[in-house]
Amino acid sequence: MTRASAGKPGTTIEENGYAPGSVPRRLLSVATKLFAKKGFDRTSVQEIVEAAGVTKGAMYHYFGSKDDLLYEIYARVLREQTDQLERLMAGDAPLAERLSAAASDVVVSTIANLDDATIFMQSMHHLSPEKQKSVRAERRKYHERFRSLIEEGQSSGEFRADKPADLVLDFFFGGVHHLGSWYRRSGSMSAQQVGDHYADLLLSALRPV
Amino acid sequence: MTRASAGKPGTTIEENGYAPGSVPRRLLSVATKLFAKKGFDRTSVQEIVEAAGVTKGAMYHYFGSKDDLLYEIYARVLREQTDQLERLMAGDAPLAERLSAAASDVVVSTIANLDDATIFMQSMHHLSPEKQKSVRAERRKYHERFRSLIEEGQSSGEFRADKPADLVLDFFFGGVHHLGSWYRRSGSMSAQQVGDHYADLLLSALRPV
Amino acid sequence: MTRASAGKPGTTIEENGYAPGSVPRRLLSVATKLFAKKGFDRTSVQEIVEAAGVTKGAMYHYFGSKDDLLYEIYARVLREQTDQLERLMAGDAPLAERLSAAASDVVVSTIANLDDATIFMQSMHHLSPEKQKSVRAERRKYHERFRSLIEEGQSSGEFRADKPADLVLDFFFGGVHHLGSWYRRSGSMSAQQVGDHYADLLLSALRPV
Amino acid sequence: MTRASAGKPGTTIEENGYAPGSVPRRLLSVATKLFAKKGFDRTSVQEIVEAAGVTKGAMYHYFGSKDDLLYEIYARVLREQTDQLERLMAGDAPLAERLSAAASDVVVSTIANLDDATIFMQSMHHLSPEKQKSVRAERRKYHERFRSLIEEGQSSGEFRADKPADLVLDFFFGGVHHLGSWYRRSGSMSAQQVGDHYADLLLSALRPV
DNA sequence: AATGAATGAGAGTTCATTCAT
DNA sequence: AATGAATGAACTCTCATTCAT
Repeated sequence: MTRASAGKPGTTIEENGYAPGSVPRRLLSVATKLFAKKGFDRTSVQEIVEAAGVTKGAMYHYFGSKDDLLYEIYARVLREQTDQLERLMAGDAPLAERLSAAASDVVVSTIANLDDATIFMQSMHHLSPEKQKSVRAERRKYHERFRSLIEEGQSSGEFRADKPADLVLDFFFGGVHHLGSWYRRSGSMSAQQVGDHYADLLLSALRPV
Repeated sequence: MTRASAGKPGTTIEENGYAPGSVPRRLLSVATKLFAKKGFDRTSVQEIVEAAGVTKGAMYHYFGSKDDLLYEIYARVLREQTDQLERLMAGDAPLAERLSAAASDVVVSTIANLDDATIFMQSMHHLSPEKQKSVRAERRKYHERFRSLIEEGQSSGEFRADKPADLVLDFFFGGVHHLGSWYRRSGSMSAQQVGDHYADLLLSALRPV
Repeated sequence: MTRASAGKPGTTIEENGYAPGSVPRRLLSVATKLFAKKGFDRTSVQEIVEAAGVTKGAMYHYFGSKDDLLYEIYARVLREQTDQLERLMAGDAPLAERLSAAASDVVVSTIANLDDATIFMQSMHHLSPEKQKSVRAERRKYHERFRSLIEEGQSSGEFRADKPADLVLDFFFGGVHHLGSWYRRSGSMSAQQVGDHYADLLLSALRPV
Repeated sequence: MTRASAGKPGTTIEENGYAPGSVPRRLLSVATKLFAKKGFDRTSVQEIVEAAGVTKGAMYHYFGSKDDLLYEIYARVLREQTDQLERLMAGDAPLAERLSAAASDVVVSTIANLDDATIFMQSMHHLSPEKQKSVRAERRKYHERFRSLIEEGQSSGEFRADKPADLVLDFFFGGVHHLGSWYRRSGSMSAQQVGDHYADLLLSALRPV
């Protein structure tokens, strides 16, 4: 073994710092499902630990509080979204194509993690003020990266410039966050189809008149 | 009846059935504010009655439960939205104008009642299943009325028909529901300006290519 | 009824604000016994309410917290001690007699309320910082009133002046607070006998050499 | 043996059986501080081990339980006090001098170990009944040794005999135990000065009238 | 119409201790 | 000698609701 993991040999460490199938991972996973389904306040710690098959003590060994559990869910979502956007923006395809790909991708990944998206919108107030601040800051950075794409097109004349980029983006993200309210996996449209439609709607809105 | 009596002097009973300034009205009003600010579960009955300057007994005299209070808030919002849409659709202006007016209006009235909108999105869980069903049914009727406007234009060729009307509408309403997350009254845009932009975005999305 | 009680007629209000035999009085009474016997931390709210024959909810209806219950016990003790000292100091008997009476009295009343005395010494840290401050301030006033008697005698030459009055007093009060550790009602000495001995010990200590 | 080895170089095992600086010694030392400052119940095992820089497992390796830690603290105090009293009584100085030296010494050593004294008074409850019994028995032996000095003087007529020796002693020890409530190292009196005053107060109380 | 004392179930959290390693 | 994950019982406190008045 050269340098793989500093901890116990044989332990694979995932991105979020917890081994797959481990107790904290199971807790995060069931908590995500339950928070999305019933809301944070209506989900008791008792329910979470029962669903994860552990005891309360075990949960409090890994997470300082119920709020902490929620924060970890937020942290993972933010990390993944930011990484993905970074990746898509970096290409050298034409601007409209990069924006379209980013828009389509955010829809597809939102649908792939609808529980996370549901929690994201509904549970901000349950985080402590400091954590809210940190989440909002990360979120703003994401928004601004996206906006810079639009502004680039507005400057070059490729996109219409008579609408504030922020307003267009907030409109678009509203649509994305709303997906949880209507999209059903079992419905007639695939996530990719919805993504393509949404990306097209965003670009229509930016098409010069 | 030509016009809803908005503040007609001498009227003691308002649309929602409670005299203005009366105990139940005060309760509904403070409950709306508190639910929007702290969430339904985080707001205790004690806080509500204290803010309204009455006692618990008084509250339970008028409302069967805390959930009831929430339901009344939903009921009023739904009633008002439906009435307003009905009024706007009824005109004989050209289709695009009527749709644009409806779109713009829903934005303006959402901004005028941001607390209601916030509660609407976040608190469905807390209603009893039957009440949820009733709210959803009313909501669906609203959505369908709006959709019929779009489909009319798609049939006539005035709007592009290669995008499902439902998808376009859900996209649009996502934007509307998201207003509470970013719109600030103290910002640089008036509610009417935002409404006009949003209506324009909707119509851009429907413009034939 | 001319002016007796502003509340419900027929209700007798005691010094501490609660009717005798009422729920809050019963709670205070059993809490005093239990805190003295087992210590504050080792006494659970559950035990208190069971011993008082009420439910937890009832307790939290009257007292904001377990700490509050403790504070009320302190408040009563302080009030009674101060009142009693005031009464004894006011007389016009010779100084030594007044001091002796006060010393003897504090012993007798400490023995009469041994539980209160036990709690007093052991449970200060369980009060909130602000309440600790308030208790200490009241206590200091008591101490100072007592000290002024001694200093008066030291100035006049009636008592020896080569020992700090504070030190003598702290020594004496140490003995008083220690009563709970050894005095048994069933023993051979009455409270009055102990009080007389203690007063005599204090005066011996002050007798000029 | 002429004198206890206080810091004799080359000695690795101290009186209480643990090498200085060793893990168990560090644990006893921080536990003493914490118990005195916050009380036994308010101090968690977690805090103790963190302050000592070890883990829980290490603590449970050396001490059977949290209570054990407390008992060891008691045991050391008792051993030292008893040894010291034995030493002082053994001399051939006149009775009054020996009593005075013992009284003064107990004050000085109490002040030197105020944390121990604080714990001693407040934490008896927390020992198991058997350990309480053992502590009390040891304590009684100490008290009786002290009392024998007084009774010796009462028999010989050197001390007044009209006050029970027990009562005088309990009065005195009350003063000693109370030291923690008022004595401040930074104050104007040295420990030795307070010891001399207290010894004098005790002897004044025993002086024949 | 309105009070407020009382209920009872359940919430989140803490903690001393154990045990496989 | 030492680790740290896991337990399970107990803890304080909250709250929507009821009911006699």
